[in-house]
Amino acid sequence: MEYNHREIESRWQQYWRDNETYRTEIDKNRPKFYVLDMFPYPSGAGLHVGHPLGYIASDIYSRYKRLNGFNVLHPMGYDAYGLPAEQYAIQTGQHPEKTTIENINRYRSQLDKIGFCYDWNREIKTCDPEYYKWTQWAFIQMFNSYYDTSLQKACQISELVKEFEKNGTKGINAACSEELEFTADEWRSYDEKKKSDTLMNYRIAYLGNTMVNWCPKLGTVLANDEVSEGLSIRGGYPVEQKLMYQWCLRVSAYAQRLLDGLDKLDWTDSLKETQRNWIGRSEGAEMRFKIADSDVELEIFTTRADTVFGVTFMVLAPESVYVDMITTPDKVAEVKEYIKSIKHKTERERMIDKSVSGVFTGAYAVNPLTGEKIPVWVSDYVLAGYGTGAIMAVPAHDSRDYAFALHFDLPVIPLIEGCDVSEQSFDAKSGKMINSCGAGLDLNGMEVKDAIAATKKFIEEKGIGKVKVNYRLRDAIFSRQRYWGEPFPVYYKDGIPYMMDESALPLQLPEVDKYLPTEKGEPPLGRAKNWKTPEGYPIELNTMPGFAGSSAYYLRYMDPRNDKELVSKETDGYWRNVDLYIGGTEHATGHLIYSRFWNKFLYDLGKVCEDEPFKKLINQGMIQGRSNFVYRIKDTNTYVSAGLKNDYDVTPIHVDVNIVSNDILDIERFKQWRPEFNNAEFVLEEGKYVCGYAVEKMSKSMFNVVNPDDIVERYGADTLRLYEMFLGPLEQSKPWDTNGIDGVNRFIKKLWALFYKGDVCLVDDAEPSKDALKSLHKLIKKVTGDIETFSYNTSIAAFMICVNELTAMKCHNRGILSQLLVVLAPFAPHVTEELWHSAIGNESTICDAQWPAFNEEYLKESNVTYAVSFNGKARYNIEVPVDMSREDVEKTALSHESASRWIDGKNIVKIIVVPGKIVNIVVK
RNA sequence: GCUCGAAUGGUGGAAUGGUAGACACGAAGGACUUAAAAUCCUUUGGCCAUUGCGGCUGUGCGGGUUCGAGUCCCGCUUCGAGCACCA
Repeated sequence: MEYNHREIESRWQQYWRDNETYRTEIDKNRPKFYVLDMFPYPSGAGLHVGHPLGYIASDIYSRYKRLNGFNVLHPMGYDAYGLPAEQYAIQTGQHPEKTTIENINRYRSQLDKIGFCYDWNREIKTCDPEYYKWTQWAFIQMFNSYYDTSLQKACQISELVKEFEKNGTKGINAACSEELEFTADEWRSYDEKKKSDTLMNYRIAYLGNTMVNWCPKLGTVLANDEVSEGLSIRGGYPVEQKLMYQWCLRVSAYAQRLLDGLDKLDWTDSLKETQRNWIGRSEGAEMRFKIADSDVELEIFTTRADTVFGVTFMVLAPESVYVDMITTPDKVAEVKEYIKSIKHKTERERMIDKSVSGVFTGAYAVNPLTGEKIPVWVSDYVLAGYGTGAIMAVPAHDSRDYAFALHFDLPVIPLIEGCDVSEQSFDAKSGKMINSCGAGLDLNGMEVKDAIAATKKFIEEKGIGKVKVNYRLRDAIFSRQRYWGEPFPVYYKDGIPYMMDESALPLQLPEVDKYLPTEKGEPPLGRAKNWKTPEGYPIELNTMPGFAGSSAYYLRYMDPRNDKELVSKETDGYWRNVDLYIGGTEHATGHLIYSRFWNKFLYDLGKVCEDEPFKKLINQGMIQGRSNFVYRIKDTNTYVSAGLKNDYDVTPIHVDVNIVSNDILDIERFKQWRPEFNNAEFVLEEGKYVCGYAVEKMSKSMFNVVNPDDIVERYGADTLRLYEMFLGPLEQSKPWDTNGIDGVNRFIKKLWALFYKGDVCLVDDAEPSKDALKSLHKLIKKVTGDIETFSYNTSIAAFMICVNELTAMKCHNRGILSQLLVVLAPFAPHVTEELWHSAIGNESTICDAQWPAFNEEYLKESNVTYAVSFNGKARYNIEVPVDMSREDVEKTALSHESASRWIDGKNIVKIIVVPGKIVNIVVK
């Protein structure tokens, strides 16, 4: 029998399917282990060779855990809603569902060829009504909840209503959009609309007027993580700020818990750091500044309460509500003009333009400590969305305030001893305070840190302000003016939103004639016929964003066909949460925040038993493309080999990597590749055309896309799997280079040759040699250790060594070879399964085998090699029996002929004998 | 600007503070073959010696700790990632 990957792989894949080998059920007699991949968005381009990297890694781990007696949940599905399918629908008029399903089928067939051990009975698609029923259900729960800050958890909004009826807002400590105050009597006097509006201030899913990222080109709003540097991530279109009435999720209420939860997670430090940055906790104080000759009080947030004696002006964000309240009549026109000039700028323009601008409101605030009157300005360097949208400016110790003061010639008061503020501000939080005394507070001589604390204490006592923690994390905007997403289970009666009854779920996405906004500018759902409740009330026209469907999918895998609950208590209690999650780092501030928020919310409701969804998380690196180039001599159809290109004036041209092998161009295929190359001529090096190369993103336009199907067809899935893992550390980004794949392919052939020579099976039952046992157990030990740390590349090196050693020893022992197969099975499931049955003679599948334990006895060395060093410099090796005493080792080392030569030399102080631990031999 | 991570042969990459470069690719030479493919063997960081044994040097740069540093500490350089007018 020759190794025939095509025949073996298709036969075993069929066998696993027919026998449902990887079907998973709850089994309380075995410990559970949940291994999850970030499910893919099925794009039209299909999988390239980079996509399966993480899937292969998780598959290896799943199979390893299974062999170790764990009941492993390892599911797969599709994140099926998304903008590309909709953009394609707009262009072609095809229903996005159609293209999405086609893409899913393509993905599935590609995935199947790689031999994954997914339990496909649990497959989910986010666009499936049976799935999104639970996305809608969760939204209703969020609408019906508020966040109690004292209890630090979500509670029923009905409880809050009861409290309002009894005591009004007195004693309420709830996360809200703005602080409200009303009595029970006032509450009772509110009409339905006013009550609804008031509750929106508290609901976890709420309708709010918020500044949103509006992308005119995409015709929709976007969440913060969908925007980067003022451009949409999808498409790269400009994004502007716009005040819109939108559904939002009160993620900010969970900021502290999202931050604290990170400490318990086994994630990489860099990813945790990214989330910490995104949450952006900063401790400071809120202080109130009275406006002179007015009842208005400005509330500001600062982390430098200690600098209050250096405040020389105040600044409001252009969008701040204070602006209209305090601008003096003579300044109104000027202020309006300024705000207009800011508003017409896009977010991106505002970011790029770092020049200082602003306008004086005419109003003065009173410094609560000095009683001094200070001017209030408006400038776009203050952001409306952070803190209170107003600041106290301390030009001496804040570079932005300094630039503003310089531009408008405002005074600068230094507050730290010895600092020089003639050229720039002194931003460091260290040094001794000066010029800081008044109203009973004396900070002079204190260290900055102590001064901050003292000021905070003082303002709280005097009622001027309070200690406050601010977060950068904003609420998630949850409406999209799009067709291809989950419809909201919301209808409107007299302009008031109501949730549909849970029994009416799922609310199915309606058909529309076109996937564009209506003429009135409504979202595409405005085109749906009869988009009304049975009672005739209009239904919400927005749809949910992409992250809605991916925020709780890991829970649904546990119980995917349950039509009563998202996940049953019993099932959730068994599978609990994801033990190992593998995916890309691009979801660090999106999906991985939203999922944690969503899970914590469900946890508060008692629907799930774990507070965090993903215990351990590994970010696989990106696989980049490796492009090849040919060099055309200018104005000719002649191509010059890479080594000679400097002798000519050349233009590099991307060439399809599939007609290049080891950077040598297949000239015939190149000529056929495109008509314009038919008559190409070449300047060769030693008879070959050598291409240049570069590492770039893998994309069609670079002609560097490698399709896993082609690799599987040519080398087999086992080779693909091994090679992807052999490429380098899992978490590192690296370019795909098909050149090295022959190495692992050779390894599989060598493995095969241990079992078969032609049609003769070589496996025997002769007594295994000590060396063979040692080789095997060395391997088991290495691989067992490596799998836990995902060092798969070094494991594969160990397999190669072991197979080479066994080949050299001519070891064909059944016991040794069968254990070798079990250890290799997670990496190369097909070939090991085949040999397990045909050559070893097992009836059951290798998936049910037991992971072998290594035996230290076999690993013991009879001799040990020591490196002997003089003055720390290794000079030679000696080999001595493993149990030789230290004295004898020293004696042997010193009696070595080159040792005596060196000792007879000069300046020898010490000899160090190194078997891995340190032994010093001091020569007197 | 702040935070985190990285830098080792022609290439991908190995090295609990202990003989740097495992394993693989590529390259060179050889065996088998009419030939090619496949397979196998040898060499392969650099420099010097190669009729010796071998010697010197070497992990981005500069210091330090240590008997001993790719690894630990301090200071840089370059590259990558995240955050960024967040008060």
